[in-house]
Amino acid sequence: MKVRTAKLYQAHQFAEFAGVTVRTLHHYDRLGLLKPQHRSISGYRLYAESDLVRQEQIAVLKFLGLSLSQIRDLLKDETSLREILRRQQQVLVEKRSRLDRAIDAIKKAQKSLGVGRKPDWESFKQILKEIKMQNDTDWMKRYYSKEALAKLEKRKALWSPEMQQQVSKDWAALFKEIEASLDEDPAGPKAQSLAARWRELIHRFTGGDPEILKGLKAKSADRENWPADLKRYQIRPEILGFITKAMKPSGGL
Amino acid sequence: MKVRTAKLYQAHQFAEFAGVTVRTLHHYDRLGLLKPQHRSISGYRLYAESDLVRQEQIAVLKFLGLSLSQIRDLLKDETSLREILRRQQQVLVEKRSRLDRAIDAIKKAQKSLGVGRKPDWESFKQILKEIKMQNDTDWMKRYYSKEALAKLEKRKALWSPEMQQQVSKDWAALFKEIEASLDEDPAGPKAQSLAARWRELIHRFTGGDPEILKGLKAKSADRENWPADLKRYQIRPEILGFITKAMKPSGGL
DNA sequence: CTTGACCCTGACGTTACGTCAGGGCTGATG
DNA sequence: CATCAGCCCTGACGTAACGTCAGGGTCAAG
Repeated sequence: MKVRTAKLYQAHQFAEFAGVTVRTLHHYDRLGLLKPQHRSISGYRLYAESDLVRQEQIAVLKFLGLSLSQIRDLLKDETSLREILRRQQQVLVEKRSRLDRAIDAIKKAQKSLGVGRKPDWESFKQILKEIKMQNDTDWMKRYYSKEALAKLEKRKALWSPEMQQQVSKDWAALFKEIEASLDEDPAGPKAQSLAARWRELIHRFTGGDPEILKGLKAKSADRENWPADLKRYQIRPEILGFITKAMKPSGGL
Repeated sequence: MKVRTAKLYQAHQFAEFAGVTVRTLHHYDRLGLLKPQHRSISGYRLYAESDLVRQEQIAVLKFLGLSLSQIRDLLKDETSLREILRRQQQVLVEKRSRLDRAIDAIKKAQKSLGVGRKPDWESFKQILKEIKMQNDTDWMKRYYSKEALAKLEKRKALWSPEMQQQVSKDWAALFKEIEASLDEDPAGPKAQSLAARWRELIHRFTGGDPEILKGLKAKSADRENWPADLKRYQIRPEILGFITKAMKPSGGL
């Protein structure tokens, strides 16, 4: 008869075992992440051993840097664990390399501060620039081949600020027009003309080089994994979908 | 006559140069971190070159992981830069080592997942335990000597869960009593009795070992730099102040 | 005069809880 | 039995650094 009367713990006891605060338990409860097995008549949360197991799983995943919503989804369906781990590892590795660079930057800044007395912002800026550059390059390497990178460097030298400005204006204009044409037939003449302009702009970037184009495609396809500071350049999904359809025949972006 | 009419930029232009969004400029403006040199009659923000310099300084410090409020303070008084850099470096190094451990944990988890099919939470927990342990140990090393750590290990083995529970209860009770006696004379009999109990509890932890006591003192003194998950054990400053005074004669905590 | 492309402020959303505030339940004690 | 300590509850606001509307001006061009 004692079988059904497994031990139950009040919030603060459970919290102590679990190494969290009572408030955290409230939080998880509200999120539906960890609901206590029982409630007393007066509404007290009563936790069982099984809750402790769950709590420990949560703790593990939190340690790995997953968000509570990710954890919730994951615990609903554990089959995705493998995939999630892979992705999370990538995320963490990137975070770490950002930290590495920041630490590196501080070291250099300290050195440049060691001799002079006043902070030399100009040189700090320079340090940052280099380190960020390295950052960008590292990241670009994921998509562009070595030759493509070299070619890009050369082309970059040819781009004046005015041209850059012009290009970004052209893109903006194109986006706007596409946006206004979203309900048209992607195979129709309007869409085709837009697609042509799109290709033209792409061509201006690649210089018609197939290596660079390949890298650009790889990079675009992996849009969701772009670093935070480039997220601002995301293209709205509707637009992307439309232009993709419109360019189908010739094999899109 | 052209001297005073330096170029002014509207929000979006400035934002583009600076590599931030307009909203970010709003934000910085409100925080008083970067107020544009001018406003047009109609209230438009107008940024000057000097604002760009400032913005770049902000960007550098942000890259180093400083918070906006830290940045604000720092830019007010640059003399503290050196110190801040040192501290920030520590912070980053610790963050990195946490990341290292998490990455390590994922790798191990993946391995243990590689053979079996279902996630083996039990072994994950084990992995975490080890890695956290390593964490704690790393961190403790800052304060405790090698010998002290060894002795602590031995003493730990003697602590039953019941004793732990008892100890934490005793501390809680003591805190509460001190709290209620905060307005008494730290040299008076009540305070002295409290101080005696305090010493007794400390003694129960150190086992009277001076090595361990030394480490404990070092650790307590550095309270502000404790890792996040132990912050819950912070002692309220009033209590700390009171007991410190009360124990003056015999040399504090 | 009407657009289109800017601008402004204000307010809510995000993440994982911490920190009250206001009010109930429970066991021990006088 | 009243009281008090020590729990418990829900609800609401605060945190960091902006993103994202919403509602409403401004300005130059056509």
